[in-house]
Amino acid sequence: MSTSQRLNELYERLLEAYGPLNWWPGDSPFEVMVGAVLTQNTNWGNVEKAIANLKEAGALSLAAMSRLEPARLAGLIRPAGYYNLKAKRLANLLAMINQRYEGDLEWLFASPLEEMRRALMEVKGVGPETADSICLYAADKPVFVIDAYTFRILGRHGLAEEDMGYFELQELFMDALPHDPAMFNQFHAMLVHLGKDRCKKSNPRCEGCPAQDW
DNA sequence: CTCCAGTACG
DNA sequence: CGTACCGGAG
Repeated sequence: MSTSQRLNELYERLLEAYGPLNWWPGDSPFEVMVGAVLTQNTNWGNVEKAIANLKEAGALSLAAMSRLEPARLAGLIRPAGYYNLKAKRLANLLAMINQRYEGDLEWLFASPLEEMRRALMEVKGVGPETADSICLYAADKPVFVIDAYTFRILGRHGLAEEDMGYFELQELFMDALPHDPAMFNQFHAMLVHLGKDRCKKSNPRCEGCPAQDW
């Protein structure tokens, strides 16, 4: 079976097992974008606490967050860990949008995928996964997000080599699947769910896994 | 490869 | 207690 066929089969299996997941949690595109930075190497539960703090402080908008003192922002996002680093990364991101897009999120999100992606990647602290997460989940653009779960799951099933990079793995998916944001969203969401639920780093639960014998 | 750094869970 | 967490930069 070809790689493309295998990926499509995995999608069908996961959809059968999990159904529609309706990702990414967030009340607004701005909140989704902020969440993408805060969740870098961090448990989502901790990110939710940080976002709750930002909401309470009325800081969950581009204009409001841009006006915060760095130390104040860091204090609010403390529960997400790496708070000094992430406060700086958020500030870098907001500065880019304020400068290049005149503080207009709609403008950034309405620009073509490749342009938006490049603009995000130029921000210090925004790498490929964070940029793609923002493009897909905040701006609804057709790009497949690769993460540690995807590497682990595909590695364990012989579809990803040890030395494979982010873009190589992304190509695998983008070449095999229709470029549909809703489908990419659902697929990645299910991979994350599978990674948490079954394909854990240690003690994976393979019995009864939707991807068993895949 | 190391640092960043708080939280939850076994 | 150790491990892991929807990574990225130096």
